[in-house]
Amino acid sequence: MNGGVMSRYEAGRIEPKWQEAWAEAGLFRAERDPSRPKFYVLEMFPYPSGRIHMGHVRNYTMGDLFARYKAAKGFNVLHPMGWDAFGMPAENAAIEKGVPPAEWTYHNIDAMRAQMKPLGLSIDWSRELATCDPEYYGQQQALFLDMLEAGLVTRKAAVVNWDPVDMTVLANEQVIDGKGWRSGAPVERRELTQWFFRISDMAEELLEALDHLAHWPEKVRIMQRNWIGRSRGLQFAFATRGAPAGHETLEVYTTRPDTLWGASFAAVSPEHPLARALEGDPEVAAFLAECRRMGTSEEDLETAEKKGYDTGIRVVHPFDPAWELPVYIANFILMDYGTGAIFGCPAHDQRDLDFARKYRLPVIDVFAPPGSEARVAAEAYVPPKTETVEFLRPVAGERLMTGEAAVDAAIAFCEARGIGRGVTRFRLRDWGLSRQRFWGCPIPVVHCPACGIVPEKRGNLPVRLPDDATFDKPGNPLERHPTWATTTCPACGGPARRETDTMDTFVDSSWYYARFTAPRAATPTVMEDAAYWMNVDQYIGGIEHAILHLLYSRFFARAMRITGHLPEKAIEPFDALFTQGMVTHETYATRAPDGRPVWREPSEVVRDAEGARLADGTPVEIGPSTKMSKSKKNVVDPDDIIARYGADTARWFVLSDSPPDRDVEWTAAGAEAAHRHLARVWRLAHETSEAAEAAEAAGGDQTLLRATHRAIRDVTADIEGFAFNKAIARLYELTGAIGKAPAGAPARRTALRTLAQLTAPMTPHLAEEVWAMAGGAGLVAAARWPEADPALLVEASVTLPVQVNGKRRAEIAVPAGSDAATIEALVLQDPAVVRALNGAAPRRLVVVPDRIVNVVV
RNA sequence: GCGGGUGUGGCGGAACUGGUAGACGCGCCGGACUCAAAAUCCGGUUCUGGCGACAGAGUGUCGGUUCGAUCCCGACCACCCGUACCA
Repeated sequence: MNGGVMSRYEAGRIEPKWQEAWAEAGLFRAERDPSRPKFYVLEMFPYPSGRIHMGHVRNYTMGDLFARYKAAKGFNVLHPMGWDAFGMPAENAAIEKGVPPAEWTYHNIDAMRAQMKPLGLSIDWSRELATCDPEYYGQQQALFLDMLEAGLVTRKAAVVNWDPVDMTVLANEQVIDGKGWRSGAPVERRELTQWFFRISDMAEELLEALDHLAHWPEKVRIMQRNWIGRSRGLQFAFATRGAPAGHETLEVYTTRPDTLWGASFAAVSPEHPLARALEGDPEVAAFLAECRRMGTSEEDLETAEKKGYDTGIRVVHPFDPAWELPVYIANFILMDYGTGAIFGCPAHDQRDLDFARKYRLPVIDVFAPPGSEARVAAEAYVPPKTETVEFLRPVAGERLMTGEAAVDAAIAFCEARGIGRGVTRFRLRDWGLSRQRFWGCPIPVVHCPACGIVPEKRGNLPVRLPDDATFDKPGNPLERHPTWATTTCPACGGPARRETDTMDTFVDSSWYYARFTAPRAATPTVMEDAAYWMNVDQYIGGIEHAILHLLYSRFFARAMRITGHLPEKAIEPFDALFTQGMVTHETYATRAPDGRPVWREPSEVVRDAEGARLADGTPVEIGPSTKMSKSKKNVVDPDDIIARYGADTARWFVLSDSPPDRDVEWTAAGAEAAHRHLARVWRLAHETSEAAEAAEAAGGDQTLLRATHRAIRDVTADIEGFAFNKAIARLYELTGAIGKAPAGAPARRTALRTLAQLTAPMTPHLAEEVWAMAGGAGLVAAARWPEADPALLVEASVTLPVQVNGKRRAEIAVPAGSDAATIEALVLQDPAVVRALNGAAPRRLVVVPDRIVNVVV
């Protein structure tokens, strides 16, 4: 260094300096100010696993870009950060390493905050919260009690995975091939009484409101719509023959009553009361036991081999008293959907057909493609309900009908004859929130032998987790804690026991966005703050949360409106949603002597044109680029990247290489290139700041000015449209234009200041440096966003491609706005066109002014 | 299994949602500067054939609609996300 004056781009010096300047100016502190329009930017908060990864860098860089852009546009921006801090990994750490979950979690939070701060994010850290703070979960308990009082909570039975050796409930993730992940014992399905949020009562509203979420991705709305799954169908009772007392009828629900003539069997879920009533039979008991060994997930149920047990019971077909159908217990019938019992129509349902083939049941065609002689054989005929088909055995209506019309006709026909009634049902089930785990928000109720279930007194909140739980045995530490559950009944004062279940961690993340508007309040929210800051104007996170987290949040916002914690306008808490892609990396492996892959970290691998090797020359196999994960070691530590290149390079790279909603592959070459570009920008600003004032070139000045204003227009549009990769392409062009322009130093400095403004949301530290070198006043982070001058954007002439038979053969330059006749005349003189026509007249001439010409010969 | 998505040069991607396929970046090739190297700068780069003007092919596969299709329609293939106790 010569006398401390930098002569090259040194991110390590620049970045801390500007972060300090921003902090000193208090730029990111959000204060309620009704005189200014607000903008609330939120990224899905992280789970404090211990280290941030590139996926976090990408997520928070995108949010930061938007927050800084909106601030420059004059908005009062709220951009907070917190920690989704409850969950299983902390308990696993306690079991494996003996560290208390709270200690592990807060240590991780400290580490991740320390990694995040050097990124220079425009976050209001004064609002930071963690869901495991008693200050947070105590308010969550208050919300729960309000919801209980408002009738939004209920108790009922639910099926869980039970590990019979560890005597504990397992998450789906903890079940590997049907066995407990620690005990290795075959897992059983078991019913427990659990707490539920009554989200299914709101199914209709949650469905309808999706239509108004104009700034949500269509795919997310479709996924939610399908998940809620409204269906119109017929519910009716079969009369049974040979069933136990109390089961004289069997209630079924079907969305295809128009296929009733194709019925060949009835089936009930293994959890259905009728199945239970038969359990005295050893064969039934054995079959049910087999069913209980299946997983609880829908995927397990649907992909498992379809099996049934013929109960010997018969039901009478509702249209024909002489026609009896066998009743099976079948492993693929869900107790949670409909009535837990169905009738099977093999011809028009693939599952039913597989089942019918297996148990040699008849296959009766009800409809077929119009005019077709084809009948169902290997595959069921299941056309969309909107398609017209020919009914061979209609329940009611015409021969040619759509499925929809046939269903309506069949329902009307059945209702008129007293066979059941048309009902609307939803696939959406109530939200079971009970977890038999320690590291979660305690459910604030008490079980009293005299009074039953009693809500805890508000004054006793928060019901805190104990800090002396033990993790040496499997099961819920709260349940076996010597004193924690022992309490007195809030109603009668007698001895009682606390609820030892804690809440699903999805509860924690269903209202944190509201808490950020008043994170230290003694109530869950403060109405003035919520009214000002809500809704979240831009929410950003992964597509993996498209259904559960977002649906639960939509439910919670409604519940908080009902219980007086949010204003009416906040029932849809996220005005705009953006789902970003993952950060992936190639995987590297060497081979162990037994041939198994040994995963290698990117930092161990030397990459060249030939392939990849370890430092000692061992050849390395290059695998496909996948989501960065610890198990495959294909992770790049943000700390290393920041230490080597600086935060701006990391930010620039994760924004530049792929569209934000797609996966981006991290490559060392890409990071290198990003850094080279930033160094070039710095150099350009440095050289220009030292250039002589006298250098003038009037024509070059104007060209550069026009290029600058095109960049303002394009970058602004690209940011608004979440096309950050395109915005960056335009910024590369502007940088190139400044570098090459035969323009004077003042004009170049003007262009550089605009470049600084346009890059400030992406590379905020470098932007400050460039801004300062180019003579900008104050901080660029506090400067207003530039506006493009329309007069500098108009183009005098356009180049029209000329196609012959749809293939480009020539181009002509014409004044912008030329009419079709003018263009036509020019085109017919073009040598390429003359050659193609070969003296003949064109068969057709398509002229789209300012766009294209197509000559058809 | 079911629901949703993605697929374009050697690579990441762009194309105003029917109008010049390949912007911008990486990589590669050539050149300048240098004793040399690094850094930097300039030029080229979809593939095939041709010295060349040019011709042909080309957006996962197969088929269709259109003056014109990466874009619309039908059938399929591969991969990714979710599937209610991973977060």
